[in-house]
Amino acid sequence: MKDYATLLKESGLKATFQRMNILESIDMFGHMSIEAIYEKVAQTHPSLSLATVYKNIILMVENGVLVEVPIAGKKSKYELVKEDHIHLVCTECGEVEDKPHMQETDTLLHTLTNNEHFKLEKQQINLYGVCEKCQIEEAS
Amino acid sequence: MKDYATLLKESGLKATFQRMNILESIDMFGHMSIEAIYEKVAQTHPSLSLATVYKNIILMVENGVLVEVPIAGKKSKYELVKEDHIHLVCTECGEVEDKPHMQETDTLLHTLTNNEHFKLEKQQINLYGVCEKCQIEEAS
DNA sequence: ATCCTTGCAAATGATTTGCAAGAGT
DNA sequence: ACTCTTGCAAATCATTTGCAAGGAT
Repeated sequence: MKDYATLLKESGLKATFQRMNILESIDMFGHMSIEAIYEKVAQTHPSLSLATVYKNIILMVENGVLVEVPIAGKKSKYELVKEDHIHLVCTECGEVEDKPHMQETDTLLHTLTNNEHFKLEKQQINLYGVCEKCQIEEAS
Repeated sequence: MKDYATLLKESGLKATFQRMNILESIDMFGHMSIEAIYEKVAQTHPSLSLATVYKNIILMVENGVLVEVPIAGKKSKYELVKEDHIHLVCTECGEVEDKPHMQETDTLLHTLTNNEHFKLEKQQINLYGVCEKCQIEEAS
């Protein structure tokens, strides 16, 4: 388990109980909406305010701790900053799964943007479809 | 210029003045937020209601005429359904530019999802960075 | 001790809804 | 004619803000 306190301090943020719990939840679930984070953390910290979650998510995105993952037709989810990867978004159950980014794709995208004189900062690849679990449930 | 009336009817929707104007605006600008669509169309159709724009965007997304393009840190934009392509999203000016999708990338993504037993329906690749125009403005 | 963060409640902003009148087929 | 769509206003939902009290360094 990662040391969220250190992560926060290195990013210039105080290590509050609320923030560490938010990070722990996101780390555990991979990707979470703001509401889901609130509900999860409030279980162990009932006085938590939804406004605090909003403030902290915004702050942690600004400080490079979290990344927003916008999803068509749904509210954004948030994940910890990590290596580039691909999102498999299930249109049935809403789950998001990470897949390692392929070297070839990465190279192609960099070549493309260089040719466009576009200063590439961040890439987000979302693949929408039906996950294995939901396919099996549909078939039955 | 495309025949928006036919496009709508083929998609099972009535060809109202409002809908055709919305499609024309989006086609002209490439990608637009709901507010921007409203402001643009209201110029030539001042009685237009924002609620009508909302209702129609939702309907046209459901009926496969439009696609939602969710963007990190901003509100979603909408575009006409077209071939798969890549979005270059400028983090300075907010403009979105389309780039043709590369065959190699497409093949890689299909292979990846097949291996995962993921039934791929739609792909969205967003590259965030600074467009050429904004780089030039920054330098000066 | 100082400054930042929290929780609350209120304010704002975005989106959705119900319904009577109007438009499309 | 019939049904779907529009525009309006109200309702709902999501997000942001101000501020006094509490917490982190």
